Amino acid sequence: MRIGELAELAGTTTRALRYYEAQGLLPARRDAKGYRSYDLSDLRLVTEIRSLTGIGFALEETRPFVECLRDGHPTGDSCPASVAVYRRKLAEVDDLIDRMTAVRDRLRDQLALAEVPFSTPVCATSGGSGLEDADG
Amino acid sequence: MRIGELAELAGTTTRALRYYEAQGLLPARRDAKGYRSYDLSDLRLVTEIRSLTGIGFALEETRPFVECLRDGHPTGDSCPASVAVYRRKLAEVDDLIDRMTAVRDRLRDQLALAEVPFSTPVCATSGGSGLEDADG
DNA sequence: CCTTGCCTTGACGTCGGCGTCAAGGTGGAG
DNA sequence: CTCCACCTTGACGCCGACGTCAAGGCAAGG
Repeated sequence: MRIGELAELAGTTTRALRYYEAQGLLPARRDAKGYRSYDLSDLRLVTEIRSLTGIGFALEETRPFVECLRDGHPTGDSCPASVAVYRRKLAEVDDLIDRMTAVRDRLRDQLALAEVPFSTPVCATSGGSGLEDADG
Repeated sequence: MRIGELAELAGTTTRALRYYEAQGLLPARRDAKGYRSYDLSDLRLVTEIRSLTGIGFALEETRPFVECLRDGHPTGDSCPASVAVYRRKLAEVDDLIDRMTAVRDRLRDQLALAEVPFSTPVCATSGGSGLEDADG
């Protein structure tokens, strides 16, 4: 198949596919007319790339998975390098979740504090919550 | 004070402060020499900007907080527009946490599945764990 | 023959939040 | 007078993953 068809099957664009090729992730044969020529194994590569980038992997991080597939392994994560990326990524995501959770908690608190004055705009809750002079 | 001092007090750079000014977030007076001149209320603005961007707010999203402070309110979130941003941001963060959690769970599963073949490379665990032929 | 549609390469644009360099002004210390 | 540190404006660089436009080739259909 040609690049347009592959792009449509993979749910992406021809530009993205050429970009993957430029990054060395998706090598392409050429037909007599000089057009890029792909088969189903290439669709498989693109699917792997897309599903990984779709959950937050950088393109570079998909490389071990793609090379694993190109080496004939049944899945992209059948190789140690891929598993290593899994582990790094899992640690990153865990950390990110922790930080986002902390942010969420702070946002909830701040939101609760900031909403009160609008529901009771007249009565000040007596002077001194400990926030008036935070810096120095 | 001048821009270098403000930058140091706020823990940032002169370049960042000029950028904030260019975005209309941090207006600056000028002294006789044409130098930007700031006071403690400006430090307050920069502190507000930094604490918000530090937890993931885009610069544009800090605008209501900064304008709220400049309008003489005691805190950046004393205004309805700021509270509205809080709410939007909280929803975004909640959603982000959900998605990241889903990603984490998928990563854990995939990692568990991918690690097994390396821990038992020789003895197949009797034919049929459901992974040998996942696709087609 | 002309249009249409697919393909090619090349190259610049996008977004955010600055970093970094260039070229020059200003005032104080030695 | 020179050096130094601070300031000014202007403008290009960066990162990632492409979008978009330009200019052109190749084949099929009316």
